Amino acid sequence: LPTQASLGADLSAWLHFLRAHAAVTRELSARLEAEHGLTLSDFDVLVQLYHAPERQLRRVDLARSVLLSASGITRLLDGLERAGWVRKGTCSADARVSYAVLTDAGASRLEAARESHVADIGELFSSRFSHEELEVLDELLGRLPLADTTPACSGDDEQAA
Amino acid sequence: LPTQASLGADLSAWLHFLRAHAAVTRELSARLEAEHGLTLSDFDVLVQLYHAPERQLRRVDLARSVLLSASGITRLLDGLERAGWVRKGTCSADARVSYAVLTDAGASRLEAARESHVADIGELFSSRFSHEELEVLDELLGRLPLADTTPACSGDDEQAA
DNA sequence: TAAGATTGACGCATCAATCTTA
DNA sequence: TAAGATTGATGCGTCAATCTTA
Repeated sequence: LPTQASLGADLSAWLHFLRAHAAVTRELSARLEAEHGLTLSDFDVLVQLYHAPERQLRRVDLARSVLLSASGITRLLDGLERAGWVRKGTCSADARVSYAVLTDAGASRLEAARESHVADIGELFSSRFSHEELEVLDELLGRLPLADTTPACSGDDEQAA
Repeated sequence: LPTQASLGADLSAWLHFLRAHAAVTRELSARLEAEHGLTLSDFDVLVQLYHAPERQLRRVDLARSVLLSASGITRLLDGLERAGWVRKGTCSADARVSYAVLTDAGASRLEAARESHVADIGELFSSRFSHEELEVLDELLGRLPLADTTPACSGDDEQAA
């Protein structure tokens, strides 16, 4: 790396950010894939569904939440549906919207993957910081553009697809 | 997003990190692509070369520096070479190694792109933090696994490809 | 007209395998 | 044997276009 001084503070911090993401993400992704057959995005989606009311979310909202495009979420959910972790649900009040519903198998899958993945996150990410530093980091990162959770359709009903 | 409290501090900070990267990266990448026809990785590589001695680096070292695989750096440089921003160079002391050499056109290109890109980084990233906070962030992120710059081949010579 | 979802074509990066040179 | 570089096959995510329903 060139001397960070010559790059300016903005660029230096940004490049650190990019490299840190690439490095941590690569290793974390490799482990999660090898041990549980899940992508980082898969895991992220499963977490969102797990904590959602009735363990379901509109596909649109899910896409916004994990910052994927509409087509991206379709393709990701295709995989999770084929695996049986997620199934489709419909909204009785608006036939356009489709839900992603976490199945029991999916919930088990997440629970199984969670422990080791969180441990990996601890090892590769959190352990580099003290508890206070982690809070600071969390707060600082939280200022960057995040997804806005939009409320779901009011007449929430579900059917198997 | 589910209440962050239910996720635990480690996972919360990590997910913030992932989202922040996705959001900032997407917008930054779109602008850089539209205005200068460069990928974020392209820009990163050009910056490394620009600050390297003689504006050249071994392809291996470049790959480590920007955290790309060997094949990744080959493909990225293919594009930059086709565009004329980079050319190949050889090492007289070891015929296995190949250099990536920044051309004058490439240097101009970087200089042209740099101003607006750094401005974009400022707008989308740095401006969310005070000067002190940015330094803290830089330091914290710098603790995560980074690339290790390895010294280059001693008998450094260069030929046009 | 617009919102949600899907599909086709494409780009970027990876791994595994191969080739050349040390 | 190993290091550096490249190529083929593949995975994930995007945009643009399309379809259905509001």
